[in-house]
Amino acid sequence: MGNGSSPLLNPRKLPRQERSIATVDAIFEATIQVLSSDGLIGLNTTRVSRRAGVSVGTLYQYYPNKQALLFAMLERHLAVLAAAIERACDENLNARAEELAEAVVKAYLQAQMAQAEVSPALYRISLELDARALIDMATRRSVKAVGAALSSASDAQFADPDLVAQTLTAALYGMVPAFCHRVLAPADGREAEKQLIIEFRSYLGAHQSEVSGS
Amino acid sequence: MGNGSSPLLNPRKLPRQERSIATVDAIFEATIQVLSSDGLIGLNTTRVSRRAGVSVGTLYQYYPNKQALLFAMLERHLAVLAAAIERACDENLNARAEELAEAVVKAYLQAQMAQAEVSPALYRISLELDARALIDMATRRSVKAVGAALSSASDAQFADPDLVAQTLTAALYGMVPAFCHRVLAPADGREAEKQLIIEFRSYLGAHQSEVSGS
Amino acid sequence: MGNGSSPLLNPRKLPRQERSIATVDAIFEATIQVLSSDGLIGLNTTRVSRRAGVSVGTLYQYYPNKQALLFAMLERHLAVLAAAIERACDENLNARAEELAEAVVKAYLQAQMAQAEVSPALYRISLELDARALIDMATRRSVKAVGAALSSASDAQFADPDLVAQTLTAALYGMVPAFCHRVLAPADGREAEKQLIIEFRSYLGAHQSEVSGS
Amino acid sequence: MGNGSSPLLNPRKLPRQERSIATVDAIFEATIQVLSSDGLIGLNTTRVSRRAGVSVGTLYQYYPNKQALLFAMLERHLAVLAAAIERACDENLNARAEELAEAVVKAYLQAQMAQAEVSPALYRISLELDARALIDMATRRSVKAVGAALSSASDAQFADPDLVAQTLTAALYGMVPAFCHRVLAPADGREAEKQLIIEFRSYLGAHQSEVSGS
DNA sequence: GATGAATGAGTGTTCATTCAT
DNA sequence: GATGAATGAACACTCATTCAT
Repeated sequence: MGNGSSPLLNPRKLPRQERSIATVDAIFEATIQVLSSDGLIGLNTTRVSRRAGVSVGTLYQYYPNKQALLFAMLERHLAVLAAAIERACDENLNARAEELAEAVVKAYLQAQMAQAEVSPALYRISLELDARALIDMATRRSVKAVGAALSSASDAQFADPDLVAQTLTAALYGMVPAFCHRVLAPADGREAEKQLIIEFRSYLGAHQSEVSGS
Repeated sequence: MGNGSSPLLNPRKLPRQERSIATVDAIFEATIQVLSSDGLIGLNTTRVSRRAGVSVGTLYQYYPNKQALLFAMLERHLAVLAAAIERACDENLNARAEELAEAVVKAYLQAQMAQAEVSPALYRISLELDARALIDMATRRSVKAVGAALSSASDAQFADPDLVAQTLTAALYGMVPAFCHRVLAPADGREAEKQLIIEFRSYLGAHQSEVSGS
Repeated sequence: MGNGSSPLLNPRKLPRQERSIATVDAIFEATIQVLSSDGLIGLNTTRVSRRAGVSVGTLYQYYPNKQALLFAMLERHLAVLAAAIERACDENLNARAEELAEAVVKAYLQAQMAQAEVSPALYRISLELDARALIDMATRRSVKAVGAALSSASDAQFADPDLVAQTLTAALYGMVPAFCHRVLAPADGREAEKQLIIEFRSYLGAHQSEVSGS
Repeated sequence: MGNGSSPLLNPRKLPRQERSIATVDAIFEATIQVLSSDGLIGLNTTRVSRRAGVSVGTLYQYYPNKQALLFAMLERHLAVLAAAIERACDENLNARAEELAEAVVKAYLQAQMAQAEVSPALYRISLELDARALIDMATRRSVKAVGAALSSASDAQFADPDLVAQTLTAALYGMVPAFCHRVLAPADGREAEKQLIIEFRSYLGAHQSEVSGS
């Protein structure tokens, strides 16, 4: 639990040939490149396959259609985000609520920034496609991890840790679009992190009741 | 003849103008309908014009191209949101910070819910098109209004009201996509509002310094 | 004969109202302007009527369709050219063949240059539409005039003046396209005229047999 | 493997290449057919592709747009004309000026007649599109060849062979439109050739100064 | 398995023409 | 007569997907 056993990251069907692996990787990488250089609108199967150095036919051998290709991108992106949050939570079990808040925010923003080139495009995909199932899975993982960490907090107790975890997760995931929409300029990244941490800490403060013997 | 007759009041032109207005309205309404029933991908000029009960050519007489049509949608949506926030701020000048937080959150969510059908699609538009200018305008309006209201708060003083206003606005505008992503199920609307208000209040609390003579 | 009684220049059906005349003129002028500023491809009835300051409907009251409008343009252009040649011939009845050649070439090129802005576009029209009848009429007028002048030449006699006239006319009318195609650069205009005169003179020389008692 | 295998000789690719070549040829041929049966106005990509027995998409795989397709037609046409003139000049180096005139006229008219079906349409293209570069290239080739041949003429010397070559080329290329305009009826073809030769010969005669030792 | 030529339904957009006012 | 809103057929062009080689 919480160790990232999503089917997405768990390669159940390992491509048997090395060539296959190389091909899939090339396509994957090419998709990201095309996505960040041409955007979602400029992405088409021909362009991706050309950039990957394979033929369209080959692309279709690994992904049944364009949608599947995009789903795979989103899937991996969400898995990375969820894993980052989970790791932050795991490392802060039994820590103080304030520390947890900070760690989670930092982990999330860092993961997001690492994929800054593509995340707007991926966000677009998630609106375009019916990606509810994918997102549900990722957020459920995050909510669960955050909830568990909150429950274990050394200095506080929460009446409804899951509700709090859900709100925090929503606020967190909501920040990406804020960046995409440029409500927050990318230059403000540092400041945004600080403010987001304050937001989380004070929100947690409003919910927690001190642990007596602390 | 003989009267000043601004072209707008010229009685001979009225029937045509009325027709034009009716047509524009029909197209506008049709676009919203198509947007919420078929999504952004399923929206095409043929479909919109058919739903509006006019010919494609007519659509193009009022909107030079598809993009302009979508821009107009987004523009109106953002204007409604910004206006709602401004009104809430105006009505809470000199109020207590907590009341302001609550009023702004409620106003925003209410405006958003009123257009719930289309707003996901509109957010997609804002990513697809280069709508930065439009969004900048709307958020600047909101940030300004919130900043002014914070500065006038009867019970508190903020070191940097604009920074706080910016963060709150970002968090607010960011919530919509969170809803779109269904991180928060729509059924949780009531609860989401409550939590968001708590978040805002406590965040403001973390930033304010008591007004001495309070 | 030879005095320009083509139906084109002869206004058999005079518009009765002054307003009508003004409107027709405005449309005509607007068409020329649009033709030279936007080219034949950029010409459409809306643009012409707007430039003429009337509505499309009005345009269609005077010209049953776009083709008719363009025909009218070509018609007038050809009539002007034919008239210029006819005048040159009339003024050189009984002159020497060399003088005639020079006068005709100069008259033609001058008329052409005066309408240089539109003539490429008009030339295009003549290729686009089935303008054979129009062109036949204009060239027949020219051939006739040139033939008559040649027959009256004071210093020479031609075995087949009509054949010579026809060849010269063809060469003359053929020069326009040469200009349009930029086989001859417009800067060479002066030189082109000189060479064309030489061509005509020597061609006439090759055909004529000296009049004995001259 | 193991062999140098330029991609052009790769036997596995040959069938595909043959298919491509056949397709391009079919499109080319279809374009000419449509051009001569429906004219430039009646030519559209659907019609061409249907006549070629391929889909529109295929057409666009070989020509990026309609304009490129038409350019290709014009290019080939002009290349054929220029080549015909060059050959005539090459074969008449050191010949007498009169013979050269005759050979060039005959070569040009023959090449033109061979493509009589399309040449009017192609001339339209050259006016519609900005084909100056294409035409410049073709005429420069012709002017150069004619100029060289004139300079080598066994019986005459020209003060400015290039100017003469340019004028002749312009007159030559200008004749086609004259045919298009039907100033010269096609039935007169034979007679036109005769007259044109006379024209050229006498024009050359007017420019040449006898070679002393002739 | 790999290739890439071929497909064709679908989309945005234009514009000559009509006709109710 | 004048107006200009409305029409809709027509066109250029795209791209996900297939399949013969």
